[in-house]
Amino acid sequence: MRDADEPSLDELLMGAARALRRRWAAGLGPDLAPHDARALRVIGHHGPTRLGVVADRLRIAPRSATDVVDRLESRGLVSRAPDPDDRRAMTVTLTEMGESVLAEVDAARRAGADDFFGALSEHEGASLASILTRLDPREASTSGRAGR
Amino acid sequence: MRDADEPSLDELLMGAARALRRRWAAGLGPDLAPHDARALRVIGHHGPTRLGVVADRLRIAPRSATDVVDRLESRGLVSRAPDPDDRRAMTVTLTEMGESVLAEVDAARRAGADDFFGALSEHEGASLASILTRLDPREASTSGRAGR
DNA sequence: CGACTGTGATGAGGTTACCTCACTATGAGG
DNA sequence: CCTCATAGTGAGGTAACCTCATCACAGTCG
Repeated sequence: MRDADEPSLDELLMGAARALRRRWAAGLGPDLAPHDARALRVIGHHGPTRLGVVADRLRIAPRSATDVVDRLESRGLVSRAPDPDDRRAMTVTLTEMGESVLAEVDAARRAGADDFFGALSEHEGASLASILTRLDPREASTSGRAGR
Repeated sequence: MRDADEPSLDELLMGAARALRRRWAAGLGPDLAPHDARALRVIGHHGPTRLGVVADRLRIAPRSATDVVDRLESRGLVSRAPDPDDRRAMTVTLTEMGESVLAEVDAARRAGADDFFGALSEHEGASLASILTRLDPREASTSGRAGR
């Protein structure tokens, strides 16, 4: 009985994540794919970013990061520059337009999140944060065992 | 760098969902794409399912559902049958092999979820469930308002 | 009862976001 | 200087989507 009314935790978690993701996608506008927005976020948050780092953060092959950055660059959102520390490497930085777009995206994201989490009391929000923090070990982020 | 900065709720939620998704993908085996597993779940839990319903549940165009079912059928996991109620419609049903694969997938999924949520106390689990339930409006469940 | 409009599935063809492999240029060590 | 590892990219391939057109059937109306 409880199954119908009370799905399991995993379904709840995925459902909530999906709803949130959809909200963001709706707020992105038609010109920016979700993945591009993510790349923009990575770059903007990280400062001058190497292509390889972009690939790593986006969980895609290094070669694919080139394409993503190409697209962003052709739209004037980012620009490439040689890495001063390593002449083979390229760094990517947000242009002014890129910064403004990122600000927009972040604002929409935050607004969506506020709306989404708005139903919760402050106490519930804190609870949720602490529980989720425990769930996601942050797994040394970049390089946990790359199984696959 | 531990949890130096405190990520926002939305990042925590997405991070947890991503970690869980990755865990499932790892448990799926090499022969079954995550999306195929989802389709299998939809069909298995719904009984004889129309192609259009599959498309709707998978959030893809009706035409694409045909391809997904084609692939599943060619692997012997599902079979098509005419819908008795409507002669233009086809229903999809799991074969025995499909059922067994689904059982495997579900078991792995459950095991992964248990492992994932295992860090939580019973109280925390209940808290999380109640909070997430409040977050996900369930959006008229199966069909209602086609957001988008 | 026969034409008209809507719906379910599919054939054909196109797009996109990935991938692997090969190659060049640079860094690091002997 | 020579060798090997590493950062990015060109070339080419694949898989999962999509839209448009087509066919069979359902439901409705004159």
